[in-house]
Amino acid sequence: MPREPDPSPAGVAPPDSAAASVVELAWALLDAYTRMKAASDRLTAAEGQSTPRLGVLREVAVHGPSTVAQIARQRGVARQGIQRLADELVDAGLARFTPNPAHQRSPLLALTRAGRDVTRRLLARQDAVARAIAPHLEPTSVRQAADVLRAFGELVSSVDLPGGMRGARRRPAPRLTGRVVR
Amino acid sequence: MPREPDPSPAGVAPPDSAAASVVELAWALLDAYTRMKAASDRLTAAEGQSTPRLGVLREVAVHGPSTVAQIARQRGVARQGIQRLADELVDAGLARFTPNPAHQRSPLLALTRAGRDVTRRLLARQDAVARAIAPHLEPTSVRQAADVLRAFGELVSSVDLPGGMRGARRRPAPRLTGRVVR
DNA sequence: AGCAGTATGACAACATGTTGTCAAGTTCAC
DNA sequence: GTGAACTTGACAACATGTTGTCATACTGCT
Repeated sequence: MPREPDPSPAGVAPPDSAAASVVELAWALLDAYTRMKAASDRLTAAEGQSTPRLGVLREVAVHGPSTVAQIARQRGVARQGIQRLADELVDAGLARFTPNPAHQRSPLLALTRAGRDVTRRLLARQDAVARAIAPHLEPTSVRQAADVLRAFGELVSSVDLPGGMRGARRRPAPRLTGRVVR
Repeated sequence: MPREPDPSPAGVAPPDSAAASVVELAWALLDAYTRMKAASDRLTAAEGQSTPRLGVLREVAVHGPSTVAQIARQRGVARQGIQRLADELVDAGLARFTPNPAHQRSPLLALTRAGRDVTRRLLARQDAVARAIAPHLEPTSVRQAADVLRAFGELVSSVDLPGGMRGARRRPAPRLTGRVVR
């Protein structure tokens, strides 16, 4: 949030401009996510739905009838949460479970007619927002930013600082072999 | 639907290519946020804390003793959630409420010695991650990406599509007057 | 001074994510 | 085939965010 490197609020270590820019990115990322989430909540609420529900609806609309576990894997979240959302969508008449020939215990979640309709309307609303925003951003910069975010995400996932700062054990620094992202 | 004529005078990109890059950014943003959140959860768990708790600890460490409402405003979240986190931090002995001369009902949350120590360790861990990541990213690109994220966040916040896509009422479309962000 | 409006904390209800556990279905090595 | 290992859904507990409501403290206008 403060774009200022802020000379170690708790007396950490000397400034590092490259690291500072990464921290700056992290704060910008958090803020942008929060705003995007809020906008998505507003958008979906206009159709009586929610952002997480739209995630499931869209997944099924795009990839076809899927099991709860498949959807969860695709989204990178725990399957228990998807199960709950799927049950709610079924209760709301937007989806139904259909027999899965490939797995007796794991039925396929498919959209009903109502589910397809609401999904189409929600995606249209999303598209409208993207079109409203797009003219104010340089497409090249946007694509570059997306590239940086992807690289940042992978780096952050691969860094796994040793848990034991309290133990004397000091591991050999995070090993990151990727190229520098420009 | 978008009042945007989207000038695509033969030769330029297809009508919604710019919008497509925005959608791409949105997905990259969601993914990067999810990964960063997971990394932060791991990092804070190593000190027996959590990402939301660190948010409060850092806020108080950086800005000094603050009321719950001040912290919530600063973070842009509901004060009820901060209240709960603050109570937990007090229970854990990391913070305490001190009388607020300016407001009888709204005490100041201040760090205890233990709170300062754990905050310092957590920020040091964050810094270590930033330093591990930084060499793999171009600082200029990172700063540009942060700029794009800030612009995206503000645009997304200011767009407020009319609730009634099916209602006859048609509002004058989102008014966005900002410059194009390069 | 007094009163209306706002800010704040407390409490409740809920949405959505997580982890953990368990039983039953599926897969794979042997 | 068979049995071990993995997958899956169901259920529970919890963390963290939200909104809503209420009583009280503070603020500002007249």
